Amino acid sequence: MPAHHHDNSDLTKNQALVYDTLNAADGPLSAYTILDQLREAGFRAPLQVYRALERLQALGLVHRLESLNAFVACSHPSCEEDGTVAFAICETCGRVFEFTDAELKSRLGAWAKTTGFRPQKTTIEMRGICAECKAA
Amino acid sequence: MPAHHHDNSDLTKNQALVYDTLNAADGPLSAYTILDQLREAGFRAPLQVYRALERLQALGLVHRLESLNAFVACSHPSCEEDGTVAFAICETCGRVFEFTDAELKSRLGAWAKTTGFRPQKTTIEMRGICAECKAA
DNA sequence: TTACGCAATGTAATGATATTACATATCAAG
DNA sequence: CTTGATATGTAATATCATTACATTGCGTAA
Ligand SMILES: [Zn+2]
Ligand SMILES: [Zn+2]
Ligand SMILES: [Zn+2]
Ligand SMILES: [Zn+2]
Repeated sequence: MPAHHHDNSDLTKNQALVYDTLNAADGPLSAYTILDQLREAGFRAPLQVYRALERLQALGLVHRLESLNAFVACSHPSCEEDGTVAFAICETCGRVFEFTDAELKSRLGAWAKTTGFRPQKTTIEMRGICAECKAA
Repeated sequence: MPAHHHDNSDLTKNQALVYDTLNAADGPLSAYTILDQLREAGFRAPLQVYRALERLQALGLVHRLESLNAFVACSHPSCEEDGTVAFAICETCGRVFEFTDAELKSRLGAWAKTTGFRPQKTTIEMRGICAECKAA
């Protein structure tokens, strides 16, 4: 198995709890929502959540949605560390669609190259209405 | 002059004060930083800033940087309402580079079309190191 | 002119998100 | 066992944003 793949066995107790919570959810969760869902499991403070999220993001298992201040489990087994990934977020049902596009990544890379900018983390988020909600 | 162009004369007193503050800054400002800079001008509460920012964003004169929870004046005379604009944000000097790319916009539009997603607002933000800071 | 309607503004309180600081626990290497 | 690195616990605080309600300013219809 490639080194960038991880399962729950790599995670500490708190990290696994947070990861499982995000995986069980049908949409993004705020840190405080995660905290509330894990109170019975012994969580008491925001920092426990934020620390776990930090590690999970570094592993590519979880993404932060900047426009929502919320977190979502990666749709793939795990995103590459530098992977430029994009999200479509439905304002109506709250679902998140994660996708990648080589051309998208390449265009941003091209702009960076011509300007000398060295990108470290890229955020691409589309807010709108998903097909299902549009039909309804 | 096209209807989507605006100058200070279209703005109320508070809106103009906030807009001038952002234009005078050399980087993005948080709402509370703007508030502090406008206390002498009579500002007392965050809501005064947020209300002005809301209007300025609607006019395309100001952009919100989601990954910073901060605001910056548009680099152009004014961005189109639906314009898909991208930002490169230097982690070192804090400067923000605003740009557009038709192909970028087109790729996102293509994904939306094939999936039936109707985008309403798109965020593209690259965090990294600008050419000048890289050299230094 | 006066009365009304509407947009903008003022003010206080509260809610939501995130970090700092410091103490304690766990565990593997030496 | 001692040490160092990583993870965790807890409290306090910092930062960002909204809700609720009162007031003001101004154009317009009666
Ligand atoms: Zn992913
Ligand atoms: Zn939907
Ligand atoms: Zn712009
Ligand atoms: Zn720089």
